[in-house]
Amino acid sequence: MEQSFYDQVFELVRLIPKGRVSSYGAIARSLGAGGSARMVGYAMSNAGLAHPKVPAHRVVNSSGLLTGRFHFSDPNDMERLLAEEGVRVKNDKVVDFKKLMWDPLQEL
DNA sequence: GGATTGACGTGTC
DNA sequence: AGACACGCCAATC
Repeated sequence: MEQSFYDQVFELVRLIPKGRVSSYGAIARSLGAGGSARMVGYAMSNAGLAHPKVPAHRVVNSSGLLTGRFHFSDPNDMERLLAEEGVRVKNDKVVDFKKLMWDPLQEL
């Protein structure tokens, strides 16, 4: 079975190290999707239904804003999980996002 | 199979 | 600096 774009996104998101965050666009580019950043977020909708839990809370938009927190079981979970991993969230934004930005193309 | 959608990104006003 | 608009691209209806 050919894995859909979603599956590729799931795997890549799962590779995000703890205490680190990534952006939809970066993930999309890592998959060679380029401008399909929206698909990444779209895939995340299934992330909650994915078998192994996908750390979707580590994925934010290019601004480091927790855009998808409302899609979680509980919106507070997202920033809470991030805080647990050492990621400071201020006003729904990841602090020092640029420093915590984990780009597979760069890190790998 | 065309139309709609969507957890984005970048540019412009 | 904040708000608005358009573009991308794949999955779903």
